[in-house]
Amino acid sequence: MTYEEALKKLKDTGNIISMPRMTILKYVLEHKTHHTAESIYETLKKEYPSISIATVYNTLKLFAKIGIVKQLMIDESKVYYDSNIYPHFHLKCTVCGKIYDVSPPICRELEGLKDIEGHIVNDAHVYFYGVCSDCRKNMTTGGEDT
Amino acid sequence: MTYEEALKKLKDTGNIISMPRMTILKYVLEHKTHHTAESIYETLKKEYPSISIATVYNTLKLFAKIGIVKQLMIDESKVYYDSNIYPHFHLKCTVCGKIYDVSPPICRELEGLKDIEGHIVNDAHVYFYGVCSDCRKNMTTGGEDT
DNA sequence: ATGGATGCAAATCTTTTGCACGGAA
DNA sequence: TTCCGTGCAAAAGATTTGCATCCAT
Repeated sequence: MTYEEALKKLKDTGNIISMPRMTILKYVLEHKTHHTAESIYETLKKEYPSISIATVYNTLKLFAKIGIVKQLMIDESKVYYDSNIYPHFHLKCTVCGKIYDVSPPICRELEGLKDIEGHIVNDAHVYFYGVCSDCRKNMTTGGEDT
Repeated sequence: MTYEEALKKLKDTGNIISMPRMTILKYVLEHKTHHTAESIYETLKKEYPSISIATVYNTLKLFAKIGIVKQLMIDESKVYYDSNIYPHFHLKCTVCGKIYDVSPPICRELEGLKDIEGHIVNDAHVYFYGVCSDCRKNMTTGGEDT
């Protein structure tokens, strides 16, 4: 989604275009990784010292509600936000903690599921847990010299 | 998993078999739905007034670590625990909030995924969000009489 | 006997909310 | 002008932790 499309969506859903909203929107669209409200707050504070953590939380929640970003519940203790709304899934490395975008072929099948056992499906969240290619490499290297 | 198998797993992983652990284990194995630490605590307190909420949290976390139960991060604010470790997924109704077990055919394919784009996959969590068959029915009924 | 587990309370962490003020439509 | 949004601080909720005591091995 582009900045302009997102602004339009904000307007169309009856929301005001404010300075914090523009700033947060611009930031997440230009940094398509996985952010927490806290990390966004810490980054933006440098150029926008008056911004409030509460506004960041509320804004991200609003963005999620109107479909500008997606919430990731991949971590048991905090919510991550992803501005990449193109269908893809996530893998969290249980060694280093990094979150990766992944798009296995099965992705498309899941996206197509609209009904399961009589329930309407509107959204599917898929989270993989394992060992990322980097950590995998290090494990191998570590085991060699004994 | 049976009670006996779970006890064996506790022993094999070097953990003590204590009263709270036996009580919580028995409870979750006999009630294969989706519990929070809080809900288990509230229930068990009646027959076991001295049990502590901290113990419930710690015990469930231990059970999850050794594979006796699975953590569900289907809700953005709290963790649910599931003692049904047989491969299946979950659907949360965004109308009534209920969590359902579902087993679409795609389930098996996902369980078989061991490698994605070079990353090792050890576990896959799939959460569906939508409208359950009950709420779906009520919506239809509600719309008819106008 | 002895080290890990429990129970309590306090602490921590994430997220939300109340309220007076300020800014967008 | 008129709400809605913001910023601050305080509150709320979930989960963890410190510590003295207790209990399983």
